[in-house]
Amino acid sequence: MKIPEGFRLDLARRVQSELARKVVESPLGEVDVVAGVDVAYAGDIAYSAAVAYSLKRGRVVGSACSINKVVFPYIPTLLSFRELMPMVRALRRLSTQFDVVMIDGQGVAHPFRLGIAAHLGVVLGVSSIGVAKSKLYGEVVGNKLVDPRGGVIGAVVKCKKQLYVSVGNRISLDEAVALVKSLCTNSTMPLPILLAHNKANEVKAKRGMSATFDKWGEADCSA
DNA sequence: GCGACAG
DNA sequence: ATCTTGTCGC
Ligand SMILES: [Mg+2]
Repeated sequence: MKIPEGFRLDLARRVQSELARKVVESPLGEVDVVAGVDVAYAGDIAYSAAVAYSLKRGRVVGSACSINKVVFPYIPTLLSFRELMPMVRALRRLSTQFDVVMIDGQGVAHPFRLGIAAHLGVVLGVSSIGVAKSKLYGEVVGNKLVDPRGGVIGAVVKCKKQLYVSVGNRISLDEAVALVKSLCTNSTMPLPILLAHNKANEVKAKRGMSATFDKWGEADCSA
């Protein structure tokens, strides 16, 4: 996958900077349903899945998926241009409502303060948390991620392995960290993301490389 | 120019 | 992320 012709990095940065101003970092309050989203790939096809997990009921209460054409390569700091649409489409197919969504990637711990979790949160107007397996930006100071330009932009959380947690949108860092810790599993990622990760791979395995895409590059995941 | 570099 | 089988350990 090559960078689309006409792509302007300066415009992309402008969009990121503008949307970053819309990020809200404040307490969310009580949380019941936590959604998780992730994407798997096979060639230039992206298989995304969203899973909703209820903390009160202690079980999965919903799930959905979407199949999309990949339209952008993986480039650090520009992950949204590759995975955001597949994630949004999987989430919109979730009939279940959720209080917050955990995403495999950075929240505001991004050079332009708009990692994919923050981007999705602002675009959909929902609460979101960024949970990454490795660091993209920031300096680790104790168990915090600090922006060289000033301010705390995330936290280092120890589940099975080290995780970098950052606010996506409409939640506090403390709440985000507490939520991730409460959902840590025997695997690297917290339960909602792990379930979404597995479902995305199941969809890829079951569907293989066959799909009919509409003019927006999406194919049926249910049929 | 060099080092860093989510998935 | 993906490419890839068996093998070691609980
Ligand atoms: Mg992922």
